[in-house]
Amino acid sequence: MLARLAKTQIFANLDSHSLHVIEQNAHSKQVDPGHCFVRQGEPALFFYVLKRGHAKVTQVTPDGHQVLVRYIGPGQEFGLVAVLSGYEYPTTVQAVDECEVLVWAGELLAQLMERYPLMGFNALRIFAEQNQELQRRYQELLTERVEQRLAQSILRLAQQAGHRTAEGTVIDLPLSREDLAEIVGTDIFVVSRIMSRWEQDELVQTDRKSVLLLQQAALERLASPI
Amino acid sequence: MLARLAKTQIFANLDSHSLHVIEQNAHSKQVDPGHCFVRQGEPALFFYVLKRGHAKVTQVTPDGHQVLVRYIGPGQEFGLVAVLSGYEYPTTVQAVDECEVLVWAGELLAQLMERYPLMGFNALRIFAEQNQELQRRYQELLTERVEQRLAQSILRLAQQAGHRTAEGTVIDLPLSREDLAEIVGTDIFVVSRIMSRWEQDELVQTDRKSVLLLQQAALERLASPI
DNA sequence: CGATGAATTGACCGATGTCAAGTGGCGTGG
DNA sequence: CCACGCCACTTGACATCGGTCAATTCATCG
Repeated sequence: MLARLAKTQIFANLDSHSLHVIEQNAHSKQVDPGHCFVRQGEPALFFYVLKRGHAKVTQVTPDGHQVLVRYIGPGQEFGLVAVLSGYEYPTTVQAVDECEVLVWAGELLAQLMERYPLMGFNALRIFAEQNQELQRRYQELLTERVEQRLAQSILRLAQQAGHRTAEGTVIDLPLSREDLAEIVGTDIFVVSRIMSRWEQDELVQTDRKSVLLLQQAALERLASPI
Repeated sequence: MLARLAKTQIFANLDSHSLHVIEQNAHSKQVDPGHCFVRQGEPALFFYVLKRGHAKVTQVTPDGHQVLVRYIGPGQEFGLVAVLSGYEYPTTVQAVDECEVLVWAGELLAQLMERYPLMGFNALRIFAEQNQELQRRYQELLTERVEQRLAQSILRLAQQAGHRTAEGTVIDLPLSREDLAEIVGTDIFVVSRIMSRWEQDELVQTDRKSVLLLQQAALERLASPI
């Protein structure tokens, strides 16, 4: 149990005594697919670490467009920024799997961070990484075409939530055309056309529950803008 | 002198004794327009705080596109992420004005942060803000048209580097069409067309050294996607 | 076996990227 | 002080991508 906590980003490198204290202050919670952990605009009262399953982070723009920001996997936290500095959650986080989370009250988290400065360092590292990741994607968005971005997004998902099989890498997430469209910033029709072509060319294979990358190398070629 | 340091984001809320120690460890440097403080890809050895002037942060993508990430003004830092966690600077930072910076060696910064935990907190806040800002722009990019993004970018620049005059807000930065194109992710032709139209409609007025917003309200209407 | 929602496909059009030609302003050197 | 050349910018024509809508097919679940 503690071993698992030690593998999370935010509690990395803490000694087992500290982890014990931290864990005693947490609540564990099981959540069904489709259920929302936090909703955009609600007051940020809790901080979460995902123990099991996957969640998707979405945001609705002022004009009603939905954007899929990222997927969260085991060991990753969410709600940190909001709890530390904001009043409201900036995003909605929804379970896509059967999930299990650890939950801390926001005030408690501030106390823990004061008590264990290492957590502050970890938080810094998390933010720094997220910043770089976001920056990279921002740049992609500025300079690349939909097809390239789609290839890159799928490869990224494969890297963070895929597992290798004999035929290729499988992404065990229910990625609808709509989801993909919200990731790359287009509509379902454009995504559908591109995916159809890729399926025809036997680069990928999709069903309602997963995506199978048959020719990862070819996708990488599409993703890289050379 | 110390008062100025106290107004920077990273050294905010530190007591004057700490600021004194911190300042004694810094070097001050004058830099001419066009000169680069740091270059993308070089080892991240120094951390900077801009005392006077403005600098632009750019990044070159693997395929050679240049992206203008943001402008930096007095009191803002740069190089923090790179020095703390990275090996190389991820961006190039170039003076657009006559600039003055304070410089610290990277290792020194780590020591200072250990000694003054408040700096860690400040860094967290800076990253959190940058994250939210980047996220907001990422979302814009995903869902909005070039004209909207251009309006928003100009309004943002006005907010962070503009000053009010009788005729309207003036942005005292040499914003070429190329710069604007790199900010919104398009080419100079599209920018040129839009700006020409805006000048014709007397929304803005530009020359080589500045941009004048004549009808900010109209720009805000263009920027908001309703 | 129908009903429902997701996905596909085609047609169309507007936004934007691309290229070529021309204009204007600014600095430099004669 | 003028002429030239350079560079940023403008403008037009055109090609292409991608967004929008309508019609249809497909898959899944009662």
